[in-house]
Amino acid sequence: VGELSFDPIAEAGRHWRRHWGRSAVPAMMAVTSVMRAQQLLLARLNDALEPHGLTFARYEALMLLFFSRRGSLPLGKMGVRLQVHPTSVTNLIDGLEKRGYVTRSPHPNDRRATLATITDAGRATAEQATTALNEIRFGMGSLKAGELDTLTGVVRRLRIDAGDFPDPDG
Amino acid sequence: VGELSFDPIAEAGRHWRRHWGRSAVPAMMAVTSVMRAQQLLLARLNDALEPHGLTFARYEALMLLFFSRRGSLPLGKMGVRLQVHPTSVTNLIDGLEKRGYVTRSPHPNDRRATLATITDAGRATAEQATTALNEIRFGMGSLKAGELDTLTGVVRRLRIDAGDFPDPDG
DNA sequence: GAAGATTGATGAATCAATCTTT
DNA sequence: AAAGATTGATTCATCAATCTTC
Repeated sequence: VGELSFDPIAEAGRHWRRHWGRSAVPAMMAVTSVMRAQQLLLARLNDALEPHGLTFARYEALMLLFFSRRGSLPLGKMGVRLQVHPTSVTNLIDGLEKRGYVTRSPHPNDRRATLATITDAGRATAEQATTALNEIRFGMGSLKAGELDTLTGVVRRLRIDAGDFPDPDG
Repeated sequence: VGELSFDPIAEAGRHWRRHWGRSAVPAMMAVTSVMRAQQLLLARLNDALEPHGLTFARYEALMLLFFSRRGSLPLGKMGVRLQVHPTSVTNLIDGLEKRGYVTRSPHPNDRRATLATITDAGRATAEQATTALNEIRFGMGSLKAGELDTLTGVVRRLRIDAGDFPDPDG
């Protein structure tokens, strides 16, 4: 992937305005920005996590168990929390189990369900990986806390709007 | 993917603060927000584009040709503009070509290079797909123009910071 | 019948290796 | 040797279908 000598998003905005007027421009630029930001951030996070045998998706699943009360959760519950499909949970847990960060066990009360439990090695890796992410400021570069909160706030509006979770002020 | 009864990002923020103090919390929440926003937006955009035989990635490639001066670009140049790897450009153009939106032709001056050219059908689809995206406000829901610009602005800082393009205020 | 999880198949994205042209 | 593009292999995510248990 080569170097760019101008802002491609601003450039696209100019083209857009010329062809379709100004009304759609802010939304189009915002979407493109989010897509590009995600691409940049994911690459940085995965680079930092790779030495620990993790991808960002696996890291999120591991942290969910790390913070859970008993260190274990049913796979279905993890899917809802992470907002991914059941198949993805199976794959994520497969990856974590293969590396010894998690074990599978049958659910004591519901024999349909499977429980994922974080191991000691998983806890140690979770701590180390978090340190690694902190060292790169989660990929957010030189952005100040205020800017980060702004970002989180705007996206929160978007998520409520999508029915991601009920509006607490609603 | 089921329903959630609280904000999982805010919840994660509380756990984080308890274990690692407050310094990392804003960055962690911002990253998670961007990831979730991208997931939501991409799903909406792809739903709207699917009737037109497009994914968002293919849409971006098609619009790049749509706005290009001659309606054609070398594949390498497209990769730099879209910030994707050469293999991805090959795959994207394969998809667009299969649907008759683009044709391949040899570069007149450089026999190593391939030129992608948008067809009339491609131009018509580009217009229709853009109308479809406008109708859903590019997936940005009820966000106001000011909020969209805020989002674009913060991400712009992040992108400059990543060396995505040179800082114009340098 | 519905919930929970897994398997096998498909689509998208990157990587390494290859081939041609410069 | 380096640039431009493609092929084949790997990874990841989702989808449809299946199997067990509720």
